[in-house]
Amino acid sequence: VTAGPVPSGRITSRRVAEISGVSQTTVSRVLANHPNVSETTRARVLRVLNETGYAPNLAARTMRTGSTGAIGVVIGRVTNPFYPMLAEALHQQISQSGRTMSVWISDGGPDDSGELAALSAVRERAIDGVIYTTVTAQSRSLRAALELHAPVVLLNRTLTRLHCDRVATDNRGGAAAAARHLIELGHRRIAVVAGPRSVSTAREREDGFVSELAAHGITLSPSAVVRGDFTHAAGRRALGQLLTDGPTAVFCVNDIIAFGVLDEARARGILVPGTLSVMGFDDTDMAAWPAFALTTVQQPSRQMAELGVRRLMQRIADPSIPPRLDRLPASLIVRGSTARQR
Amino acid sequence: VTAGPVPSGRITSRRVAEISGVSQTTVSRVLANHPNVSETTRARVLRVLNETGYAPNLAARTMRTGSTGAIGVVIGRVTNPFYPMLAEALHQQISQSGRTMSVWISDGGPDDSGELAALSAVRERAIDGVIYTTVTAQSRSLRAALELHAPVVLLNRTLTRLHCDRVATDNRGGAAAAARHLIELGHRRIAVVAGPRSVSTAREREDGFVSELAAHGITLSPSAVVRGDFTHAAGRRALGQLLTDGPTAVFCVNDIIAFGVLDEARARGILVPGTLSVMGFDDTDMAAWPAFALTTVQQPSRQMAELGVRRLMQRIADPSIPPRLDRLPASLIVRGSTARQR
DNA sequence: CTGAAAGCGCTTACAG
DNA sequence: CTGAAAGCGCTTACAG
Repeated sequence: VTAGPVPSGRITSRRVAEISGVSQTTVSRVLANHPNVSETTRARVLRVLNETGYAPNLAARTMRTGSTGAIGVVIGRVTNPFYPMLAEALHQQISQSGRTMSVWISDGGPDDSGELAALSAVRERAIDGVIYTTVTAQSRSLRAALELHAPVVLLNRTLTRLHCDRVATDNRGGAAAAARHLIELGHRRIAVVAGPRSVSTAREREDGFVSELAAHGITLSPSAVVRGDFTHAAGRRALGQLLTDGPTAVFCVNDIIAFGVLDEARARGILVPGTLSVMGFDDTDMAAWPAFALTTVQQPSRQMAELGVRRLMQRIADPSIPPRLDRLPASLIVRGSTARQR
Repeated sequence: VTAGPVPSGRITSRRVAEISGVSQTTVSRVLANHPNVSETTRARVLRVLNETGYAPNLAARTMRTGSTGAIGVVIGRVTNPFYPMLAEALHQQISQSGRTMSVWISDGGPDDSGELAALSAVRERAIDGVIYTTVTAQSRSLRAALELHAPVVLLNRTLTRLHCDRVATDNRGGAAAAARHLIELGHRRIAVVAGPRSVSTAREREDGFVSELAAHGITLSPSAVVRGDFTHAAGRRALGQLLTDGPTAVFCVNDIIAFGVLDEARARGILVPGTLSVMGFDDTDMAAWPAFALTTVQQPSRQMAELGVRRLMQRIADPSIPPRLDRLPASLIVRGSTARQR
C-alpha cells in the first residue's frame, strides 16, 4: 500500500532533523524557540536550518494550530479612490501584525460574488476572519457569515441592529460640520448629491447634513436632493439636474461625486467657488490637488484600519466578547471649493 | 497519550460520513464527483452535505494536493492610481479562475518588505505563485525567488536578461507614438519628466520617446529631462524646473506625474494646451476627466492581467517550459491637453 | 534535555 | 460500488 501525494519539493523539518542528527521534535522546538533545548543542539540545528533555507509548511502548521495567519478584506471598486486608500491602510496594519491579506472586490449587492467568495474562504478556513467594508442592507452573505459565528468586522459601511463588531466614521457628525460650514458662509439655497439609502455611509451623511440644516431652519425641497451611485459620472449628471433649482452650494456624500460635480461645473463654465460652492466627504489624496482644492470632511482611514484589524484580532482570540461599535471622529478640511455667499 | 490540537468547530467529512452511514472515503468521492458512487449513496450524502453546511478544510486539502489555490500579487502604492486599476484587473482574473488573491504593497526597493513577505509566502507554500508588478533592478528578493524556482511572473515592470516569465506593455513603442504626436503638432522644444533608470517602465518610455525624437532630428538638452518619482508632487516640482528652458510640450512617463504637471501649470496660470502641451502614459480613469483631459498612451491593463495570470498558471502547471516575454501594444489616446504649436 | 507518537482533515491507491 | 489505510508536515502532551 503506497498512497502517494505530491512531494513538497521543498525541505521539511524531518529532513532538517536527519541532517542535524536530532529528532524532528527537536527541530520543532528550535523553531518555536522552546527553552528546553541545549545550546549545542540549538546551534547545530540553527546552522542546518540556515544552510538548507528551511521554511515551515503553512498548511501543516494550520492543520495543527487551526490558524492560517490570513485576514480577508472585502473592499470596494477602484472607481472610488477612497477604497484603495483604505485597502492600503488595512494592508499596512495586517502586514505589521505578521499576517497575510486576502482581497475580494465587492460592490455590496445582494449576492455579490466578492462577498460570497470571502464567505467561502472563512468556511473553508482559508482565512482567520474577514473585514467587510462595503456591506449594504441587501448583503445576504453577511448574514450567513454571522450565523456561522465567523469572525467578522464591519468597517466603513455598517448595518444597524446587527450582533457584530463595527468600526465606522462619525458620518452624521462630519456631515453636520459640513452643513455648519456652508451656513456660516451664508449659503441658504443648498443641494445634496446623495447615494443609495441602503448604504450606511451615504444615508448617515445625508441625514446628518439635512438634520443640521433643519436645526438652523433650512429645509430642502425634494428636488434639491439627487441620488446616484458613487462615481464621477453620477456627480456630473447630478449637477445637471440640480441647476434648475439654482443652488449656491452643493454637498456631495463623497469626494468622487464631488469631483464629478466640479468637473461638470468646469465643463459648463460655472465658477467654483464664485458661483457655486462644492463640498465632498472622505479627503482622498486628489482633494488637495489644485485641480479640485476640495473642501471636504476627512475620514480617519488609518485609525479605522488600525481599530478594525484590532477588533478582528480580539474577536478571533475570544469569540465570546460582546460586539462593539466604534465611531471615529471626522474633521472638516477647508480648501478652495467653498466661499462666502455674496 | 492524547495529543490535542485545537478542534475545528466546523463539521468534517468524517462527521458527514457518520451521519450518512458511509465511509469517509465515500464522502470524499461524492465531493470530488467521482463516477464510482451509486446514485442512492450519492443522494444520501449530498443531502447530509447540504443540511450540515459542510465546507472542506483548505489546509487539509492543501496538505494532500500541494496546491493552495492562492495567488500572490505584489502591487505598487495607491499614490499611483495605475496600480489600483491593475490590481482590480488581476483580482477579476484570479477570482474568475476560482482562486484567491493575496496582496502585498511594495515600492520595489532593494529590500522591500512587501516583496520579502511575498517571497516568504511562496517559501512557506502559503501561495502557489507570485505576480510581481513593481520590481526594480535592485530587487533582491526576486533573485532569491528565482533561485528557489518559485512560480513567478513579472508584470508591468520587468528586468532584462532574467530567466523568468514577463508580461509588459510595449513601453518604447507607446512612447514613440507620443513623440510622433507632439512632432506632428509642430512641437520642437520638448521636455521629459522621467523616472528612475532602475525602473523598466520609466526607462523604456524615456528611451523610446528620446529615440523617436532623435529619429526626427530633435535632440534634448540635458536640462530638458527632469527625473523624479511617480507622484503628483514630483510632477509639480518638475514643471517648475523645466520652465527656464521654455518648452512648448512636456511628455511625462506616467499619468500621475502628468496630473502634477497640469496642476502646477494651473497654479501658475500657464494655459494648457494653449501655451503648453502635456502628455502622460497609462490612461488612468482620471485622464478622461474634464479637469485634466489628458492626452496619454493607454496601457492594456486588462489584457496584461489576463495574460499574466495565464502565464503564471502555465508556469505552475509545468515548471519546465521555457520562460516567455510578452509585449502588449499601447495605443495613443488624444484628448485636450495637447494642441498644435503656433 | 530529548524522542516517539498522536493527530489535525483531507485524497487516493489498493483490496475486496 | 465501497471501505480501510497511508500519509501530506507540522505541534505538542507524554515518557524517559
